[in-house]
Amino acid sequence: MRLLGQEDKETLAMALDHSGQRATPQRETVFGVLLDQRDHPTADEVYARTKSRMPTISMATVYNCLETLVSSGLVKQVNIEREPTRYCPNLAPHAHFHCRDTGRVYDVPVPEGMMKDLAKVLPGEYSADSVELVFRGHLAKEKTK
Amino acid sequence: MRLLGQEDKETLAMALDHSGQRATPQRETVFGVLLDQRDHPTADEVYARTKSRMPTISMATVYNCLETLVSSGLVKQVNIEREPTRYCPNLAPHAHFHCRDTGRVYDVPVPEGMMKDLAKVLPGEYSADSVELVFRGHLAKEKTK
DNA sequence: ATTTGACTTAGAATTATTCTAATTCAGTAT
DNA sequence: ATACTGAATTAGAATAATTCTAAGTCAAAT
Ligand SMILES: [Mn+2]
Ligand SMILES: [Mn+2]
Ligand SMILES: [Zn+2]
Ligand SMILES: [Zn+2]
Repeated sequence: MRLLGQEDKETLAMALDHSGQRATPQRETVFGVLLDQRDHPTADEVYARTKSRMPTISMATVYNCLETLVSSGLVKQVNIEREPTRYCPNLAPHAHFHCRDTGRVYDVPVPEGMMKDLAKVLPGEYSADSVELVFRGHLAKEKTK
Repeated sequence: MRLLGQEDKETLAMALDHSGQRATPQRETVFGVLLDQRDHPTADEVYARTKSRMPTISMATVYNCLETLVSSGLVKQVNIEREPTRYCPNLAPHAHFHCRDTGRVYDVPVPEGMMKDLAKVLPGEYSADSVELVFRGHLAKEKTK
């Protein structure tokens, strides 16, 4: 467990302020949880991890904080097939890989500009502001843990 | 409303048989509903449309039929952001466009082989058996109905 | 110090989907 | 033809992630 660094705290404060919201201990802790372990946790998992750092936090607050972070643009929601929503603090354009064996979700870096280029397949009348690319399959040798 | 053509019925029977399941009036009707109006309906919508052709069908059966069709490979599920699952009988590799204004989902044809090529961004240890590409944004002039 | 509105919280409500258990049905065996 | 068997259908209950509600807490601003 590592607390939010000064830099991350700045980023958070800026982004929250920019979207008219306040920095709070709960929001900082939840954000720290996401930055600390980038395995695309669900709200439940975020709750468990946050609770170990801030035992009084509630599930409702975790949902509220996650929503706040998403609306401020610092965190992205990742939805995979009806499963509980996962949360990803990786702001770089990237794809996701969903392992059918373990259910884990991995970030997949993509070449600079590729995500944007994908939108070129769209006919003229469509204008996309987000592009989502998800692979599903298996890992050769599963990362243990 | 148009009933299942002989050709579609064959396709259905083959695919069901291949996955060890039977062709039934309910399954044929649900499949027909999907083929008839390719707007990625939700289970609720499929239920309403099917009910008008077969008033005695139940919601449970619609879910069962949809699951059967998916498991037989004739229909794909399309999940967009926590919304109810949608169903798509378009078997060609294609992308989806989700309109933020109307919530409607459109098929987007992609160049031959492109979906497969996307998997080339994956590091060696990943092996993908499915690739999903979803755009989100707006349509210049919304298709009226 | 008071006020104000944002934030947090526990628990209730919602809702798409899945499950359960009881029929109905179609095909096969007798 | 009749009986048997497992698959398919059905109504309704159960589930579970998320959202909502309403009451309390808190911190900045007056
Ligand atoms: Mn795996
Ligand atoms: Mn639109
Ligand atoms: Zn990610
Ligand atoms: Zn489609």
